[in-house]
Amino acid sequence: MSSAESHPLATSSVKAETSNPEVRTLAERVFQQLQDAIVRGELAPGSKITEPGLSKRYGISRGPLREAMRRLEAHRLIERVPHVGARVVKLSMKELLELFDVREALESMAARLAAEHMSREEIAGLREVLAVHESQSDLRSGEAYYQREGDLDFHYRIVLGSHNRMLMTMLCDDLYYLVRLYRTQFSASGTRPQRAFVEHHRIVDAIEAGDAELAELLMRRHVSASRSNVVDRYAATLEQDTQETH
Amino acid sequence: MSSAESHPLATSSVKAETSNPEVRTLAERVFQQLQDAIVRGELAPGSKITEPGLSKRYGISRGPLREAMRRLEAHRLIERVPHVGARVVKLSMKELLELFDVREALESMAARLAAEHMSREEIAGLREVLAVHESQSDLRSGEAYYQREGDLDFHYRIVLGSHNRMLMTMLCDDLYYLVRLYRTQFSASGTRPQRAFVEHHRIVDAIEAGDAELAELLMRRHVSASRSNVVDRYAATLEQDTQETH
DNA sequence: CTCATGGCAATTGTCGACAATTAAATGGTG
DNA sequence: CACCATTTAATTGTCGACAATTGCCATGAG
Repeated sequence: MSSAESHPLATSSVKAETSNPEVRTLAERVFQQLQDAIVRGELAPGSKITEPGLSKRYGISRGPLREAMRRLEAHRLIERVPHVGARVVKLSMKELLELFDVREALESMAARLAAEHMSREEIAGLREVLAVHESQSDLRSGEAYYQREGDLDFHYRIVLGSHNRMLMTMLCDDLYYLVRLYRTQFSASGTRPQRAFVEHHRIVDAIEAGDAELAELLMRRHVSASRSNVVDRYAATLEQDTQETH
Repeated sequence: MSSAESHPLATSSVKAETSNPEVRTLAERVFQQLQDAIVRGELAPGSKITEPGLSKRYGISRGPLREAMRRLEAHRLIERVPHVGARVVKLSMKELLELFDVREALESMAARLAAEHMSREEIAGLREVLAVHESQSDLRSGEAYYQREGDLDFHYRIVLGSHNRMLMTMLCDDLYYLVRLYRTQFSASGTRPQRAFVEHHRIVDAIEAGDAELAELLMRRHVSASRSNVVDRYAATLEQDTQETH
């Protein structure tokens, strides 16, 4: 379950996987479909989802559907109340900041372990991701979508480089979907790209040098800076709102 | 879901909750029962569990049972293979060390946040736990069970003190059950108690002083030392085994 | 007009039965 | 005797129906 090579996000290949024959069970398929629909924003955050509705929409019975929903609940993508119903999670600012704190803790650890365990090939692949990342940024500095997916791909590979399966599951299978959900929910277009590029490069340098402590520190700062950026933008939004109400 | 006040471990009250009327749904009940059975070792690690078997044993149909199993899978307490079956998770040494790395990352963050956010009452409660912890240690320094539960209770309260719900869920709802499972699986009797006591006190001191950085550092060392201790004991076990085979 | 109460519709929880897949048992063959 | 194919039993996956609980809405009393 949730093995390293089954991650659908690898190398920015994010698709629906609607009828992948490799996925054998109905519950598994509908789980992935729902996960994708939520992350893409097709199912609005906070909206209520009913079992008969989804059952009809996806053409399956409620049995496998409920299992899929239980998995979504465990991944924190929906919230359920017994005998009442389920609704798509809606990240508040508080929860978003909590998410950043957890990311800071886990990803800095991942960077440390990556510096200790990553192979030459993995590091080469990481540099390649950075190169693609930059070229895309040159071409379409305004288009944030690919950029952001590329950013997540970078973080993704470092987590894989930690060679810690538990870390991989927590970050790649759980948190990164929440991160993507946040990006659609807050329509957070990619910002501070140049600075992020530089930080990414520094982190790879540290990993390549095998400097675990430095890699950890840099990743910690990188995530922390990203968090600060979100806070600033949010504060600016609030200020703008108060001006509009005048 | 999984709110802070619903945690069954609070203040060392670890019981079965077999027929708690507050838990309304069958799936919920059997989930908790199974979780408890696995953590206590009643369901042996690595043993296969079949749906008809459990269905008969707990007197429920396979519907809710499967949902409970899906939740157990998400909590990493069982491993499932489609069309094949499920078995209780069996922690290898590698996975145990992975668990420690994740704990180090998350709990050090928790300590940092606890130093920033814990209230006076929470800190007082924390000191109380330490006092109980020590008195028990005086009385029965050999009996490791209560001691260990007390240790987990200490860590538990610090996580709650972080006031970060995501952290709480990850640590208290997921990882700590794995920690308890490991303790039964490896029959890890409490070790290095004195040193742990001192470390616990230092951490509380840092939290009370509001020194977030120090609290984080101390917690990180504390978990790291615990990890090293496990590694040493494991190495000793291996050495002993090789001697026995001569 | 407001609020309480009772019934009603819809949704969730649970169950037993059937279909599909897997792993083991059995028997045949080189 | 070993090896492979086929059958067979058991388990998992899926479905539709029934029971239980919830929230809504209408009706009526104050």
